[in-house]
Amino acid sequence: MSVAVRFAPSPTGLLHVGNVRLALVNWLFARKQGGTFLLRLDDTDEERSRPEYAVAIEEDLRWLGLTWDRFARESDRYGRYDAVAAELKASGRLYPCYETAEELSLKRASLIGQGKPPLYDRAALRLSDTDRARLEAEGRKAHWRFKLEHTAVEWTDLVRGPVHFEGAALSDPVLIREDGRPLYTLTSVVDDADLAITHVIRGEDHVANTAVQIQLWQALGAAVPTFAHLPLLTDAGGQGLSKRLGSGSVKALREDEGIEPMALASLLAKLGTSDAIEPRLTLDELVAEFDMGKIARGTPKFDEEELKRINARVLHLTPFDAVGGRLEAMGFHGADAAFWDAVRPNLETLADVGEWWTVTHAPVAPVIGDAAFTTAAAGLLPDEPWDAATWGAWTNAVKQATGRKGKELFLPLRLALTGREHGPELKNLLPLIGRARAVRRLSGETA
RNA sequence: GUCCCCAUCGUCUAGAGGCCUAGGACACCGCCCUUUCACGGCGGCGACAGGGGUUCGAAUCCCCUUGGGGACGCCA
Repeated sequence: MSVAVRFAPSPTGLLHVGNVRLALVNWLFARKQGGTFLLRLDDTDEERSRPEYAVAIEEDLRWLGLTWDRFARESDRYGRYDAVAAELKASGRLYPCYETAEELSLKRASLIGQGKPPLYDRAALRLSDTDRARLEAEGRKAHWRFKLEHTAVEWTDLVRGPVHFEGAALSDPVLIREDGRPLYTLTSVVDDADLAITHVIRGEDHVANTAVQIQLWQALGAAVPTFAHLPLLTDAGGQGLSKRLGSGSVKALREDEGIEPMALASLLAKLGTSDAIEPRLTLDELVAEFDMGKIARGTPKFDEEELKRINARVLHLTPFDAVGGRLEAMGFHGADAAFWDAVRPNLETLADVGEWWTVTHAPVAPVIGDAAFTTAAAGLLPDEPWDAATWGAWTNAVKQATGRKGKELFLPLRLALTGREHGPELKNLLPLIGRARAVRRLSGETA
């Protein structure tokens, strides 16, 4: 049986790094195993699901390069869930309940107050036919719960090892709402079964769900998949990531922070594993290095500063061929390998290219400390053509003529030539600036 | 409140009873390279949460404490 995994976000918000890490791990696992990756939109929460979030999720995944082999949308499959619910009712595993949300919440509060776990008491199971008829006559609509078997549920988790749950410690889950719509516990299992998902890789917030859902798979007569529950990420302060809104979104990292897709993928593929967190330029490398067994059980911290550092290193390693098209699209017409190789060691984000493009291709106001010195230096500039050796020859001549050396020699030249204290190596930048601009800047002109 | 998981350098982790005076990566610090900065190379600093056991011997096994994360929804 070939491996099939799925990433099943609900389009109720933007993807954050925790979500996308699960998407990545599923994708890497599928590629490593030669299996398929399904993108499934779990959009049965009609109140909170939004089409624009579905679009945003697809954009985020494409940006990362996590292409999907199959696609499904739960809201297309209501008929199928109804049919399964009917089967479950017929077999007696689904039973009608009439408590209101308020009543249930009171029951829960009361149980917790008594120091007991807030399990559903199955009161509805004791309703007689006349009780139900009376409730229906009052206008009450039933919601339906799945009757769990009070036996042990066990599975071998790819991350957590052997897991054991007592059925009696779990609440019978509501599968069908009062308005007739199916809930996650049902839809997810039906889809995983129908779409032949072999490995369910999700966050550890789902471990208890897995225990009840295994009984559902069994009740449906479907093959129970293999599970892997990954620890959830926390932020740098140790707080759960899912509680954060906005700033942690992948969209914000991409659009506002200038994060490269491979920087994010490199960090998320390695964080919480025994591998060193190092930049990788292709997903193929991450696939080759991927191993579920390397994922540790502790909750790792996601630090945006660390992401930024990796982002810089990814840029430093990126060859011109991989960015030429993007530079062109960003408006840096004519940016070539010489330019890219000169500036990339100084980039933190790709947008930083703009600063050095200005230095080499647009007017810059020079910073002149000692005009006599820079004017003298200008007079020693050799004729073009210039290459990487020009800088050395020229500064040597300036050194001979003025007696200056070290910082005294180089900093004034950098300030005059670029208008700033720091920047890429001048031996690479000088030929890009060109003689005409260099002469004028050394003379104090904005050029 | 109940249940589950986790606990090693600042961070991510290796470690499955003697191989550990605890290894690696990132960060940090220093040196080198570049006759500035950054990039790069080399080196250094730096941890077994606490307390009880078990054992000839414990980071490794057991118990307790403490700390952290998660679950307990007519959300997913």
